[in-house]
Amino acid sequence: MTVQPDTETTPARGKRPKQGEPVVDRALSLLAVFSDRRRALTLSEMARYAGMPAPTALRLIARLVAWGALERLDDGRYVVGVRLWEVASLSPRGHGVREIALPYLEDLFEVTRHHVLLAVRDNEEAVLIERLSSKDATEVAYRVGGRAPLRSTAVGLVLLAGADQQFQEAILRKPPENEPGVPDMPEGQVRRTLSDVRRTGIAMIRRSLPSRTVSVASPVFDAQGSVVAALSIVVPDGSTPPNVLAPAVRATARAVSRNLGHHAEVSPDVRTHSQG
Amino acid sequence: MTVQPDTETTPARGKRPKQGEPVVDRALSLLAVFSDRRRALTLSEMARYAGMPAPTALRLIARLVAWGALERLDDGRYVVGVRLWEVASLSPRGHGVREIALPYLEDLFEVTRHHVLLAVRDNEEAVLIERLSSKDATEVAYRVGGRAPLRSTAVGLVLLAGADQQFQEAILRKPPENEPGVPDMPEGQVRRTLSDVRRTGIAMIRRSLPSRTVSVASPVFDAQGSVVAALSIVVPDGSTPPNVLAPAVRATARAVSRNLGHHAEVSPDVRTHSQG
DNA sequence: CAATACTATTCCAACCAATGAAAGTCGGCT
DNA sequence: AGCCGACTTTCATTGGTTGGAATAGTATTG
Repeated sequence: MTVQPDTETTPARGKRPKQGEPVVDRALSLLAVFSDRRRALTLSEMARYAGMPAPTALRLIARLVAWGALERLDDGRYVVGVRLWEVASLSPRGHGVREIALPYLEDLFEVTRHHVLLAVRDNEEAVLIERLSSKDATEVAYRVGGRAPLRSTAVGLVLLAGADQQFQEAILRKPPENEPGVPDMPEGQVRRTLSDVRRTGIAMIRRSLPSRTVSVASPVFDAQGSVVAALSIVVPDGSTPPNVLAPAVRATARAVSRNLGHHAEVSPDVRTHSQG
Repeated sequence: MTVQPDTETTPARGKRPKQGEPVVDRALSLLAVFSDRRRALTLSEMARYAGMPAPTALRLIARLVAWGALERLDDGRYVVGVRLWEVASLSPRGHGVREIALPYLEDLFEVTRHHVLLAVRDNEEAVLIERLSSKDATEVAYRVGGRAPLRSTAVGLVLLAGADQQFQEAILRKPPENEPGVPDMPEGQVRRTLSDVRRTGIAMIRRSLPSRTVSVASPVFDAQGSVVAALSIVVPDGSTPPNVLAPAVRATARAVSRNLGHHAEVSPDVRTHSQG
């Protein structure tokens, strides 16, 4: 044997090749490995996806489980825990708006019996906060907790139109992402559309791909007059005409806004008259 | 001057009195400071409630904000972020059951126009996963994301009745907590009630305090036959008689169970016959 | 307007919690 | 029995973490 027996002492313990990421970030990255498709994961899967050695993952996961951010199933796999959900339910832009909006969404849903959506903007995407759907009714669209592009969805356009100018420009500068099923608009048309949305309080999008549908969305304002959410209805193309839906959607959105403390002006583009 | 000038060197930097809590735990404790009443907090508030020095809190909060677990408002305060809500929406026992149950809850709500609740058990309490309420209708009860006691609520009794024997005993051994507005039952009566709940699939509770209401709850089973949630309806006392509500609640709960892959047996307490 | 009180942020040297290779354990499969 | 994969425990090393102190910013008060 060419192996050196050396001594009884452990050869090379604690020899970290090198690292350098805050522990908190690592812990959070362990939460981030979960997704719509990955709702229950084993230790080794989590370690692999999060890019860290199993022992490290185990140690961090143990803390997360102890707190309730994760739960362990009988088969040893981990899932997101109720405790995390509980804290998350305090998110003003998550459950916050939802809580206030829900009764109004229900009314709209009950009358129309079509998908009713509520979304907020997170960075460059829309996040679906709520979706009411009759169990029998129409096709699927987006999942609650899921994300949707800003430029090619009705809620996205409403949120984009309500964002600050600087952000809008940044988005518009980016090349379109060619969302399948939605005709992508050239930049100029997007600008005109956003302007229309601001003026009319309504965005409309036709998509063909998951199925032929029409979405009509309207902005929800907070007390400061900022657009905090977008409310929309999704109907099969050809069922109810959009111009019939628009007033209902707009009225519902305004009702929610009012409950958020927003005092609607006569119309945003009429204010300039008062300057004369 | 009795003060020792000593040298120019910094006197006593980095002199930690001592500590010893995992960083992850500290970060999580910063999430835990949020509550129904505290949805937006300043740095110093968070540091105070979490019991740590401001610089430490700031450093950890910075990581949480970077990831999206927290968001910073214009006024400098922090709130729970949408990203956290997004991950939490993957919680099987949180949004998971909710997603499946919602259409059925809506049906029940639409027919009755009374509060419809969905709850799961987390440790020794019930956590409210969903609540449908008409905006005009009745008084408030519990908040979505909030907690309710097991022994003195209808959903709680259902969840307790469906828990494993060992856990039930542990709860029963504890002295009752004297929930105001609910007549507290002696241990024997609780046992009988739990037995009844298992047999009939219905729990019923009258409370007087937030207002005079009757709650009727029924268990939701998963594919393995475990009770994973409780579904209930809350009506003003004296409106609809409970025995009229029970079938509707039970039917809704069974519909949800079926969608979770549960194959209902004829009746749990009849199975013994097949042994003959 | 200075003084006071508070919160937020930056700095940094000491140090302890975090680290991960290695080894041990468990369970399944051949 | 032997192999393989996932999970868990151990432990010497060390770099990320720590919090007092200093600084900057903000609101309140005399």
